[in-house]
Amino acid sequence: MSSSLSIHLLHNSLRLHDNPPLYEISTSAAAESMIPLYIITSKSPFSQSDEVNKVNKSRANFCLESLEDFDNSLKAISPTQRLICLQSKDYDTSSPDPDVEYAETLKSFLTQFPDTTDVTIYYERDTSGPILRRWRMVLDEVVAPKDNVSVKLFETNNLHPLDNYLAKSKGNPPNSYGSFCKIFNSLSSPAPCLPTVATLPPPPKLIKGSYDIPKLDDLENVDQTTGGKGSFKGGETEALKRLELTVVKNCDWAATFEKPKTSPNSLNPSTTLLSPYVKHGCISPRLFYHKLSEAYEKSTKPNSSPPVSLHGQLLWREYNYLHGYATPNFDKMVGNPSARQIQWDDDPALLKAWKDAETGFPFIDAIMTQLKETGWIHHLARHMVACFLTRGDLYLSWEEGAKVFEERLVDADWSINNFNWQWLSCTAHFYQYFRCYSPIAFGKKTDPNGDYIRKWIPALAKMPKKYIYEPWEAPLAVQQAASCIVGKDYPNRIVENHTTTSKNNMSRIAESYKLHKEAAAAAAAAAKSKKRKSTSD
DNA sequence: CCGATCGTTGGATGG
DNA sequence: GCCATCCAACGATCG
Repeated sequence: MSSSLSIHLLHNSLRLHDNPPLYEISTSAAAESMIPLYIITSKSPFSQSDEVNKVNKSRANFCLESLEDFDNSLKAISPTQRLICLQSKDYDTSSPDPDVEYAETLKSFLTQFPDTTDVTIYYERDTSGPILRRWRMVLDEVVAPKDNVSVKLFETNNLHPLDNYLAKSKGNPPNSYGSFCKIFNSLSSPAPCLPTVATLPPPPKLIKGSYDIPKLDDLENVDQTTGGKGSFKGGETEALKRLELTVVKNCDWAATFEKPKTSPNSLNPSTTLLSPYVKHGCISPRLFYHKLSEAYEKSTKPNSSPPVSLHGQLLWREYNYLHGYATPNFDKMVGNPSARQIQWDDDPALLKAWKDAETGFPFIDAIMTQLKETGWIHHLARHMVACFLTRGDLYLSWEEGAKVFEERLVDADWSINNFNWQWLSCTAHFYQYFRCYSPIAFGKKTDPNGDYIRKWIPALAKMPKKYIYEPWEAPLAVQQAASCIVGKDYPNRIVENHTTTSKNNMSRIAESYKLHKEAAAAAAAAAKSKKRKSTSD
């Protein structure tokens, strides 16, 4: 008996709203001979949270924790068992090359269906470096060698296919956000969202539970705070709740949102907190975009605009993805044509102090503590600690900082993370290195009392307002009264003097820029002479 | 070629 | 508290 096989290869959470591959596969699954298989791969603690696992497992007849399990269970698969949920760990260090292993596993999986005449892989493309690499491995190792395997690719992880932007800019991504916005505005509105996938194949008998498809009108208020560990619930249901709360029900707030007016150190985050859900595919960026448009329409207040508006935030995402897609070695300095080559210091002890929230600068340490404990910090807080690690104070490589964020941020997104580290370190896109964040002054603007510091660093809770950002300035008697002796209850500064250090670092950046300019000029001259030579030949 | 201008979100100071 | 102004070690773009 011959049949066709459809595979939904998914690297994120399985969402039901605006999910083109799932929509297409589920609407075409009527064909008797078709065996739809949903294969989920996901590395993040966030999307492997209990919530997501629960939802995904309820839709699967197999939920495998590793590629080894997957392999071992192949023999158990039969055409009547229709849904498969595979959760693999992208950063499984025990495998020499998880991407090769992944492709090999998929290939051997297909051999279990020798009678299939056609295999179609449905895939929502993600251009993030590591995910793109894995996908290319699948194309090379699984799709290309087989005549009966084809691909249905959906470019819906972004508002438009990234190549559509590039086509408008002669193949090179625009190097300012403003130029990118012009390109975006010259395109038609992002494609409308697809209907919710409400009819999945029936659950196999061996699985308990039912398909819990979230409905917008079921929603209740959700806690917006990130008060502690585990306060992010994974999954699409939670994402839709947050969208409903922050955008649909609160359209005036959404329509007048201005990012710079939000605070890096308010105790209750002043942004939507939807980034983890966008990143993990729990919510479609197109759904987010169009819901925002509706909120703008509905609100009677004057709407804010890019770059500061909420639409503007989604456009920043597009812009960052575009650079991540078009730039070789985007996550590195060496071999990255848009990155200034800077001789960063290498000091593991300083890096560790930054990572472990032991720099002796309360604002830095509070931010790094919030990151460690909740997985989320405000965008401007990211600026603050990124500047401090790189050009501002420690003069360590932005690549090291990016790795820590990648590991710890619940919304860590390869394109956005690397773009921002390059920006903050004055490596690319932003070059005004004389604009430097002060670990003492910056936080005071929005939190003069230091409540944010008191919350995340209990040792400093009783430090008087006057010294909360620079406790080393407090006289010993004051430190004693606050039960916080600097050097004993709270670390000494790892940078003696921010002002002189940052000034010195500026001259180091200037030196690197000078070398860059000379190298660029030499390269241009060489290219010119080569061209002259070739035309004269 | 030059100068003006602008670039998501700096700091210090003074009104 | 809010705003304007200056500071000033930048670079891409545009007229």
